[in-house]
Amino acid sequence: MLSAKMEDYLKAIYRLQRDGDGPVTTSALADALDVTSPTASSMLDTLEERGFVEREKYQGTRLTRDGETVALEVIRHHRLLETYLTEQLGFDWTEVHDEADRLEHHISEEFERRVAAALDDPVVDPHGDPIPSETLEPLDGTPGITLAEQEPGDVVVVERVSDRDPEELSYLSKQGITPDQRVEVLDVAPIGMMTVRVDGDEVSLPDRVTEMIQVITVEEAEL
Amino acid sequence: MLSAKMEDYLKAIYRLQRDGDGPVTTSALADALDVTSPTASSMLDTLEERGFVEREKYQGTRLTRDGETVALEVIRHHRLLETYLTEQLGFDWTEVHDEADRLEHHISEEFERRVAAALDDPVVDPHGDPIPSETLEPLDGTPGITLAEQEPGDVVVVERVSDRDPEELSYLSKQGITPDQRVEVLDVAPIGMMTVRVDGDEVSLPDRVTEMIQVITVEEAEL
DNA sequence: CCTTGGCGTTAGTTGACCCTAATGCTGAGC
DNA sequence: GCTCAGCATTAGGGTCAACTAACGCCAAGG
Repeated sequence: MLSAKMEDYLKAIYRLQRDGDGPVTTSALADALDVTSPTASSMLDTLEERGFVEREKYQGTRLTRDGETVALEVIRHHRLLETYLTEQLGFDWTEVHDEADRLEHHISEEFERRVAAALDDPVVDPHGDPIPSETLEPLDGTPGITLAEQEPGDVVVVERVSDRDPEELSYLSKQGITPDQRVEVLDVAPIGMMTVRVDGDEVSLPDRVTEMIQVITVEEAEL
Repeated sequence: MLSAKMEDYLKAIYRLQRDGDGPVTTSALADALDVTSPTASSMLDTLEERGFVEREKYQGTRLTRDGETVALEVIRHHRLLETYLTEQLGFDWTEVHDEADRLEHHISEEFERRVAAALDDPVVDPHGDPIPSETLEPLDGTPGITLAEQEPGDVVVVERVSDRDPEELSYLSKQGITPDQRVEVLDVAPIGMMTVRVDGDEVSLPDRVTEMIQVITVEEAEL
């Protein structure tokens, strides 16, 4: 009734809507899914017909409530799978993304329930991303504070690490930057680079990366 | 590179080749996959081009070695998944077939290895069907002895129960007819019906069903 | 206010997988 | 050895999800 491709489109629209603000442009969506704009445009026609998105010509696309529910269902599958693969099958949490991306479209409700039960109904996945509830309530959309916004002297705890780029994810993991890790900001260079102390070691990170790390402040620097 | 559909065709050809003997007819394949003969015929053209099957016009189709290897890979995935779902996720072994049928096409080699390891490299699935090895050696093709061939007084142990029809499977499971179960043949009626004792209870089964149950003889009736 | 570059959409094509209708082969019985 | 039923194949067409090429909208700068 709803193809794997359509689910991918709805999931991508959901993410883009959260990240940027306002309606999602066709080209941004096409980029995210690695298809051409006409392809995305025509799929959006179909999704609109079926009531999953609303569009205004030349202005952009927004999910309807139904579309959001489908996206949340797929994201729930994805994050439960990532958690399961990591915790029960011994995968490294930096490599589960692709596997989950394929399987998320093919598991039954029964499978979802049993996996959730085996994990004791987790509320976050191994990256620190929240797992939508079984009832698919909308997730809190507030953006959260990133490491990029911190000043020297601030001490924070890592809450989430974005799972967009597996390369970066793996690198950060090797540097010890994982959910629940304590991080102290040492220096912020004017060239878009930050130096932090993690687990005794000093690590330098570019803005592109620190923006992907969501944190909770533990101590503010004294002014 | 090889679509889920193509894998389904190769798996079905493999089964039909094992069950019947000689090359597989287009209509038998079409029946098994619930498509029309022309659809099957044209897919067979494609599979022949790619070297997975050999055909002789109007005579039938046989798997090549490559085709057999693909079929065994898919069957390995299927049976590992059935075993895993049953043993680690608490599914009933009568209901895992459909889930495995979808997931078998979408798991990675890494996933396959980890599932096999988690199960301690099993050699049979919960139905008693053999699981192809990681190296995908051809399986022993000898048909095995079925419950249908037994005489009153024979005592056997159930080795495999075919997983074709989930309804029958569930019924048999409820009657206690599962792998490793001891079964005593009480009576064979001329109307294609057999009565057996299982776990103290008497159960009557039609030929259609007893032919699906493979057994190992424990005691022969005295003549 | 008009042009132009960038983005969005429309039109037309392709490949995978399905269908129905029409045609071709083959073997069993007369 | 011919006919005909039954199965296989060919022909033609539909849908889905992708593409390229062509065209339409719109806002920013001259």
